[in-house]
Amino acid sequence: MAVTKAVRSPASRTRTKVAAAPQPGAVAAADAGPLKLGELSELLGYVFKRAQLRIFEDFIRCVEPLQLTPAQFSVLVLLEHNPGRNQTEIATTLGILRPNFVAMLDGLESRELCVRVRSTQDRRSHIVMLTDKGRAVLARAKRLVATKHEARLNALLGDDGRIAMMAMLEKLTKF
Amino acid sequence: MAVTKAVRSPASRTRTKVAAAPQPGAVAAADAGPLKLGELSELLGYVFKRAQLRIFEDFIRCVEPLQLTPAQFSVLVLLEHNPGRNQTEIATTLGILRPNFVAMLDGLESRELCVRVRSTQDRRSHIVMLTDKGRAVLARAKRLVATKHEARLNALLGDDGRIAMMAMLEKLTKF
DNA sequence: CGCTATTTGATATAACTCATAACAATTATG
DNA sequence: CATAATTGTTATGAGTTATATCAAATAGCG
Repeated sequence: MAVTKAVRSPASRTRTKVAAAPQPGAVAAADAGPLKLGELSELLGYVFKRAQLRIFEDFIRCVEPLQLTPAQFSVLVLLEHNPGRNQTEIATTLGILRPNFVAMLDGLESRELCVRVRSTQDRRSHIVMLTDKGRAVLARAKRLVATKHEARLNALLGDDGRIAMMAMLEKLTKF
Repeated sequence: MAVTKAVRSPASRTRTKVAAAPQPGAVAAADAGPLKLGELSELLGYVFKRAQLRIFEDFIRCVEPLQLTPAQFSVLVLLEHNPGRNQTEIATTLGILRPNFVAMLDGLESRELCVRVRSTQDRRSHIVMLTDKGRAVLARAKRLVATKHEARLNALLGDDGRIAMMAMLEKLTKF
């Protein structure tokens, strides 16, 4: 759907040299003004994607002092709630493929937010656990998310709106 | 937020060799069962992203006989509603950066769905126009989207649900 | 027990998306 | 006219997502 970040106004260059007696076979350019989205503006997926990018953008901005991406944040949250789990379990729960999770964990571990420890029960697995620093950063991140990011979304949608939204999102996720 | 495609159940390997007298400093692995999402399940952005991926997945499947990605579809729709516009205008309206739009147009043009024509008014610009084939493919795509993809979403959300959803998405997009 | 199959973390790699810099041709502007 | 800006393009880099493969370790079974 080609939905990326901003939709800055389309260059709208000032055109003066209009209508110079259109030659046969000439290709006339359209004049200024914003373009029409057509059926895109009613396509749920299109509008949905735009909104999603906007939400993540805001998340990143709100958590910016802690330098955590949404993905990294989700890993830390999962580690906090699931002590003693290994890489594969954490990764697949978040929909991350195991090979891709390696570099991601490397990043978090090099920042001392978590550690890998070989399991004594299954020496293949690495148990991933939060460090104290990781726990502290996560606590601060959660506060930022709650007071800045989620607060803004709540203000936009209203309490009942948010509830309705979450209910619909659940339906969309499980079909 | 680490939200990718599926969330296939996390490997849940059968563990038998449990509790072998936990040594001092031993690292015990947690037992089976699905992991807890913690505050992720209430994080709008997390649930939102999952739903978004699901929607695009369905879009691609519905339009699969025509081999059109959401991004390509959005370009064709825009071309239909905005004849005489150049590459930059089309691209930026969709939030696509001009350099990235080149390869994308190459793809569509090589499939003869659209053509670039030098503007007679500004010989720097390429006017992008749908071909007859492009118009035909787009028409078929729109029918598939309406009767399969959007129909399914409507059935899930209900007519009023869909309206409420679109209204909230608009709010989210413009803050 | 011993052999095979499976699992785990890891590496390499490919495709795709997203972003920036720079360039030639062309046009706008002072 | 000289300089600046715009257009399409190329090159390139970062980031994400996906697959195949590997060594180490474990499971399963005759």
